[in-house]
Amino acid sequence: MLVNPKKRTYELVIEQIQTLCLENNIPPGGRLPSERDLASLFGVSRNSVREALKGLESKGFLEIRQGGGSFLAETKRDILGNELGSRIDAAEIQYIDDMLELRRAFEVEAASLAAQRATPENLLAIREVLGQMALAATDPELGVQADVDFHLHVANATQNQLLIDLMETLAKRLEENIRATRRHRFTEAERHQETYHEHEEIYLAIESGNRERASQLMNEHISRIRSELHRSMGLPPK
Amino acid sequence: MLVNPKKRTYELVIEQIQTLCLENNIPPGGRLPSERDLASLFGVSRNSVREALKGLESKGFLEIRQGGGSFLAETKRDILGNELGSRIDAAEIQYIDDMLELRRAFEVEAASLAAQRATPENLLAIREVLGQMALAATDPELGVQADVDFHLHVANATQNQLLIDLMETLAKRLEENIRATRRHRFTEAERHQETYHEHEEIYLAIESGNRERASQLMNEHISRIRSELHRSMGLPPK
DNA sequence: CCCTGGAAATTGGTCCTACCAATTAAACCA
DNA sequence: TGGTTTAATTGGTAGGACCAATTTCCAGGG
Repeated sequence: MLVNPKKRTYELVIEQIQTLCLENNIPPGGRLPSERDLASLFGVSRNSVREALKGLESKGFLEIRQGGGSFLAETKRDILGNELGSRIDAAEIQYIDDMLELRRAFEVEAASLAAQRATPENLLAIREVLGQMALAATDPELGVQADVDFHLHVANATQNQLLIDLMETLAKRLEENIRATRRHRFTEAERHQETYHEHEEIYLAIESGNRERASQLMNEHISRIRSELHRSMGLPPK
Repeated sequence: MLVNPKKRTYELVIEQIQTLCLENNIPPGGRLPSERDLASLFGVSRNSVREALKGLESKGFLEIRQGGGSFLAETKRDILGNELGSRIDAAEIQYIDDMLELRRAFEVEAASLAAQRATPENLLAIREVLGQMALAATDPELGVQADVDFHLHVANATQNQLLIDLMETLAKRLEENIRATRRHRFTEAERHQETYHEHEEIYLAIESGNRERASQLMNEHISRIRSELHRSMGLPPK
């Protein structure tokens, strides 16, 4: 079994709480079991449960009231990381589109900031990912991972801890989004080369410290993904 | 424990840790006393110390290594140059600054999308908030709430559920951020009028469906807050 | 003298139990 | 029936114990 021995208990508890919320279909504003119940349920100490709840609270996923209990945030149930979003039906297109808008919002700014502040280590990390991306022409899943890593490393290069944290929080959704859009992009083979080139251009802009070009290229990158998605779905471009 | 019953213990511990870092002049990357020492030093349980350290870690102020200890974060960028600012104060400013960058990222895009899609209901809600903002000249806290609500309603007007959820998730941090920046902005009275005018202009751009002007005004709004923050802190504008 | 390997001390991670404080639900009386 | 009091529930804090990772230090060998 492939386990990460470095994972802390409270991190495992966070995942179990997320699963619990989904399986029991706890609505926004709904109350979670008490800390003592969660502890005995998961077979961990109340300490670890409290650390997990504290972490979830700090991310705005739930609210803890002394004497009252822990309550899911009003609109946040969906963002608690559900895995079942891999299926793509017509209803999910809107979701993919929303995610692309969200990505445009902070990835464009991230590219700009990265061009300002990327360290040699940041640039090296991005270059390595580009290498993996080039090698991933035959392996779609490898390409998705490299794509995700590229955008995560760009976020890292901003040196903005909040933005980095947010990006990691959204990493699963980002991966999901990239996988979904790639399914539509890569019907033809040469799309691979184009996509690689887009990422390479963004990297070069960041490396040269040209923040305006970096943000513009990222903006066009997102726009291109979006228009291709719409075209392949027979939707009007927005 | 005999203390202020309003604040949680771990919050008090956070302040005491900050004070400790100042008095002992702990450098970036420097190590803090062990959890046990801090607990006995402050007269609290190790639990509370751990909660405090955990909170500081989540904000990026320090790093916790099992078996190693707790280490102050390395300053990622040159905020130094001002000897009056303490290390922790610098970290707080960094946090405020990071939040402003994050806000620029998706509030600018949100303003643009809002200009495209705002419904009459959305516009009405924003107008009402503007009214509250105008009345809040004498009540700082009321002004903060109205300011927060303004930006939340702009996000609502995007019709992008992911963006709306994200904004609500970040609402607490947004409120903290606005409160912190207003502390520096509103040393003079006429700042109130200017701030109101900025928000009003953004609203008018959204109402008229001018997405470019809306995003540009929002961008300038954030830039102005940021430059004023830096000026009041004696930092170089970026 | 260095350095290398491993034992011992240090330190964060987790668990347990107990009690305090705030909230909620139930019981009670008018 | 309605409001108040009481009890049960739940989160907050304390303190002790042990585990796991890291660091420190020292003896032994080069």
